[in-house]
This record gives sequence, C-alpha cells and structure tokens, in this order.
Amino acid sequence: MSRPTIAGVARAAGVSVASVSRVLNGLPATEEMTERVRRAVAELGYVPDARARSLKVGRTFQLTLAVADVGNPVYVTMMRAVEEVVSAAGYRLVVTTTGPDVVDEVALVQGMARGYADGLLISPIRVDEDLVKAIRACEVPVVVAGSVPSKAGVDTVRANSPKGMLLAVDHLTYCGRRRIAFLNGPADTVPGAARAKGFAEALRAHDLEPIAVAEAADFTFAAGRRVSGDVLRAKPNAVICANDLLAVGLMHELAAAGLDVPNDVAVVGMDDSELAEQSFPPLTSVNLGSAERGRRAAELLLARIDDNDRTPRRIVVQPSLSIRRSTP
Amino acid sequence: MSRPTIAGVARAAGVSVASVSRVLNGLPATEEMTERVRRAVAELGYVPDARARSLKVGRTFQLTLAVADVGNPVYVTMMRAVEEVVSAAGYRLVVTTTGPDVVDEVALVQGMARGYADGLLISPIRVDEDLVKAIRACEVPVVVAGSVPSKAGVDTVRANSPKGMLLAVDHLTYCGRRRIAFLNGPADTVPGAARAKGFAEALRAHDLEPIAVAEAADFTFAAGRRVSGDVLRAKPNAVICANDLLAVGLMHELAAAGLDVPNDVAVVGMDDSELAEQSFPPLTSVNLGSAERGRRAAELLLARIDDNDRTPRRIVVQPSLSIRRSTP
DNA sequence: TTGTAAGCGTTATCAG
DNA sequence: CTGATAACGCTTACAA
Repeated sequence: MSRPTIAGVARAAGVSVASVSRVLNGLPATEEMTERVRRAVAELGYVPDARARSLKVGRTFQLTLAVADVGNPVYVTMMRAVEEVVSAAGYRLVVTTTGPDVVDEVALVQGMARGYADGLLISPIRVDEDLVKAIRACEVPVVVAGSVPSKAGVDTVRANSPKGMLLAVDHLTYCGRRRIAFLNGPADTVPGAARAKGFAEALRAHDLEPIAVAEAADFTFAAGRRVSGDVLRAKPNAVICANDLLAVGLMHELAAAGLDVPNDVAVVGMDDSELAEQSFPPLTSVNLGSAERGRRAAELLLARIDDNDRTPRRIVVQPSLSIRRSTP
Repeated sequence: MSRPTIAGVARAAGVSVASVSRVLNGLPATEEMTERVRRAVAELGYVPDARARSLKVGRTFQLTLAVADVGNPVYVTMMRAVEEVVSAAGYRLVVTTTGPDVVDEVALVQGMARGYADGLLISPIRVDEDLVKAIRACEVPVVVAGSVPSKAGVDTVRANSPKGMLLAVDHLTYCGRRRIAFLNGPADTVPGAARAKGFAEALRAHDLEPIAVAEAADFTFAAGRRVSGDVLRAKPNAVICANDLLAVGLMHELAAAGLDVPNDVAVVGMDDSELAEQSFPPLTSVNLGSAERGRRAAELLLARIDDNDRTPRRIVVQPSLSIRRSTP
C-alpha cells in the first residue's frame, strides 16, 4: 500500500478532491463536510505532499541558510537567531554548508533557482564579481549577512568591524597595553579585509604602531595555532584576533610558550561566540552582534519575500565588548 | 520576465519539450538536436525546477540530517562525515535542528512524509514509543544514529558507551585515580542512560564505588557548570563527563575552586569533539566514533534508499581514547 | 457550499 | 530519433 493522495481521501470520504483541499486549508465548508474529510484523513493517515503543493502554489515555505563552516561557533549563534525568526513566521529552516570557496557559494546561489526554497540567507566569506552577479540573477530573494557591494542591490546586514576593533584597542590601551599585535584570518576574505582595515584605523586613532600582523590560512583553531609563532616573535603584550577560534588557538600557543594570559599577553577575540565563555581563561571578545545580525537578516528576508519591490536595505549592527578574563 | 520553463526552451529551440528533457538527461539524441537545445538553454538561462522534477520522478535528491543541538560540537564532526558521503552520492544534505524534546522529533519524522527529502538521518536524544512508531510509519527511509529498540526494525549505528566508559576508567585507574565521579547529562535521554549504565559497569569491573554521580539538566556547558558543585563536594580525584561540553563546564568550576587539572582532579570527556582539543588544558576524551558513525549511518541510508527491502542492520562502532592533558 | 477541470513544470510512454 | 500526451499530487477558478 502506497502513500495516500488527496484523491484517495476524497474517495474514502465520498467527496471531491476540491473539498478535501478546502477543508485542509481552512476554507469555508459545512460542519459535516469538515467532519467526513477529517475522518478520512485520519483513517488513511494522509499527509499532503509538499512537492506537489509547492509546485502549484509556487512556494516551498522553506528558507535556506548557507554558512561557510559549521565548525565556527559564530554560526551557531546566528543560526539560532535565524531559526527563531523564520519558524515563528511559519517557515522551515534548512542549513547548508558552502565551504571556503566562492565557486561553491556561486553554485549554491544559482542552485536556488531550482526552487528548493523561497529565500536564501547567505553569509559569504569571499565575494567576487561572479557571486554578485549570481545574487542579482537569483530567482528567489537573497539577503546577505556580511558585506557586498551596494550596486548588488541586495539587502545586507553587516557588522561594524572597525568600530569593534576600536572597542578592543580602547580597552587594551586602557589596560596599559600598547604593544598590540593582530592575528587575522585570510585577508582575501570579506571579514579578513574588514578587520585588517579596522585594526589599522584603530591603532592610528591611538597613535600606535602595529607590533605584528599575521594572517592565518583560514578562520580555524588549527590555522590560528600555526601562525601564532609569527605573532609572538614580536613580543606583543596584547593580541587581537579576528575571531574566537583564532584567539583560542593563540592561547594554546601562549600556554605552550609559558606565557600567562592576561598578565604577559592579553588576548581579545571577535564574535563573542559560545566558545568565548567556554575557553580558558574566558575570552574577552568583541561582540559583533551575530545574533542580532541573524535576526535582522531573517526579518529582511521575510519582508522581501512579502514584497520583492521594496528598496534594498543595508543594516549595520553595532558592536559591543564582552570583557572576560583574557584581558587584565 | 519570469523564469523560463522547459516549454520556453523547447519553443526557442524549435523542438519538443520531450526532446529538451531527453537532452538534459543525457538520453540519445542527434548531434544537432543536442546543440540546439544546449544553445537555447544557455540563451535563456534555463534551470530545471526541482519541485516539478521531484514530483514526477518521486525523488528529491535531498537527505535530511536532524540533530538535537547545533551548539554541540559532536554534531559538527558527525555532520562533516555525513556531508561527505551523501554529496559524493549526488545528494544535497539539509540539516535541521529538533531541540531536546521528543515531540519535536516525532513531528519531524512525520513531516518527512511530506516529501521534503528522500531519507532521514536522525540522532534522537530521547526516544519513546511514539517516536518508534513514527519511524516505522515513515514514508521515507530512516536511519538512526543512536539507540532505538530493535523491534523498530530500522537501521541504526550506535556508539559503545559502556566500552568507552571502561576505556576511561582503565586509564584513570592506571593513572592511580580511584575516587572517580561521574557528571552525566539527563538520565532520561538515550545517551544519558547508556553512559550511566556504562559508568556503573566500568566501576564494578574495577571493584570501585562511585564517589558521586550528578546529572546536568542537559548536555550543555552551562548545565555542566551548574551541577559541578555536586560532583566536587565528594572530593573526587577524577571525574568522567558524559560529553565534552559538560567536561569543559566542569573544568571552569575546578579552576574557580582553585583546583588543578590534572594534578588535583583528572577530567575525561566523551565525544572527542573539536572542543576537546580546543579546551584548556586539552581534554582527554573518549572517542565514540562520531565521524565513523556519521559515515556509516549515511552509507546505510543510501543503501536503504537503493533497496528498501534489505534487512535492517545494527552497527556498533568501537570507541577509543584520545589522551590529552586533562589526565596525568 | 460543493464539484469539475485546468494547470504548475517535469518525465515517461507510445506512436510515428 | 523525435513529438504529442498523459501522468505526478495539489490548488483554484469557474460552474452548478
């Protein structure tokens, strides 16, 4: 016995398929009609086919969230926020991973045209002309959590990295640290570039020279460890890291070198992810508003699905600093 | 201008829709036909609609992975392994979160009947009669990463927690620790129950009495911290934790109490997730084979999609111990 | 209020 | 090898 269709239900209830559909969708029907349909549905264990339904109505009631790396705790914060908003709006959230390459991001965006979901929320790590083009051409609404040229004409929600950097440097100088180094991720990524720029500006604002700037191969713990040596050779008394994973990697190397955090070297991370409070010592971290970014991006996406003609908005969420024990 | 359909392509190429479909699916066609279709497809930027296609062929080429908590690093390990297997087989992987409640798991399994995906890989944290029933009744193949009664007649891949526990206790006694406590997650969960049982057995095998057994409200860092006091009051010189998050939570409380890890108290976690190497000190952890479990579960799922009549397999993957610096 | 029937965009069957 | 056409399961005018 195969899965029952709406026709089967109609037959069992002795009514038309249209009536079944109406009852199921809460459209007006007699008491008796409703009852007969309900009974038949229960009897057969009928469940409407989402594929057929979405083919007809043109909507899937699914939204896709694409992130670069599920291992990066900043995405779990964001994911939780997005999930909350979209499920409250009656959508299912499906999460997919793109990996670090632009080509995969482009493929994903183009694939959306196949109708898998009604909208895409993407947090691209690298952006190039092709990606912008793909986003513009995308059949379904796209909102970007991150930076993308304004000519892309797409809703974006991004962090204010320079401001966040300033917060970090303010705090460190206030603590008396002036030999500040920077452990960045790849500078050819969007966040990498933004943070590098922000770091330079923030130091300039304080009339400081960077002690060292290192660039990890990617935004991971392992990559952070690998380049920590380059940072430490410069004997900084404070290091700002482009995200929490890198910061934790650095702290491991500091421990291995017999250096105390925060007494010998203060460390500040970025993202203020769950890892920041889990690390030891708990990590002072720049909160770039990942939860709020997720929330607002999701709201933007829902709004655009509702009305695709609205003018694109570009939201910037403000950072704050979560001071923990990795700084004095 | 709206999205082109196969009919539009056919018109543009001056051929029938059937021919377009054939060319696109690599069925025999003349050189010229192929060329004309290809040109029209490129011209219009045609992308086949996945909904319509799956309605017709009855397959979505999507697989769903359902996990309880995206914040638990054990799932990222598993997710990576699953992703690798299913994408190699030509499927897209969509990840959804169920939360800690059985009702949500049941709803998810029942929802699969709507045709969102061709198969479901679920790692349920709590199992009850309803869930088993839902899985049996599920229209699409389901494989469970975890334990479920064998009468459910479903493929499962599970860890060997008792064996893992034994590894942990072996190691601790070898290090001379005999005052061993256990920090568990909720005992009414599948992993919680398995680990409690395993812990008791392992201690018995070593003629040891448990010093303390505490139960966190869930398998999270915060919950681990909250009940650590109950564990520490018993003055253990070793604590086994039901997962890495709990272990890290405990280590924070140990530090707060001025106790050294591993000298005063040895700590061993379970799951051997990325967090184990990121924590400080790096956490000795029982590797319950999450990557292998993910891989094999995915393979089982693919095999069952291929042939739904095969007899259900129940695979158990063997644990190993990753010794790091949280034990002497 | 209810039923009939026409699609939604594909693929598969069956003639030509 | 190619083209017309009937499904796939559902929603929605339109008619009754």
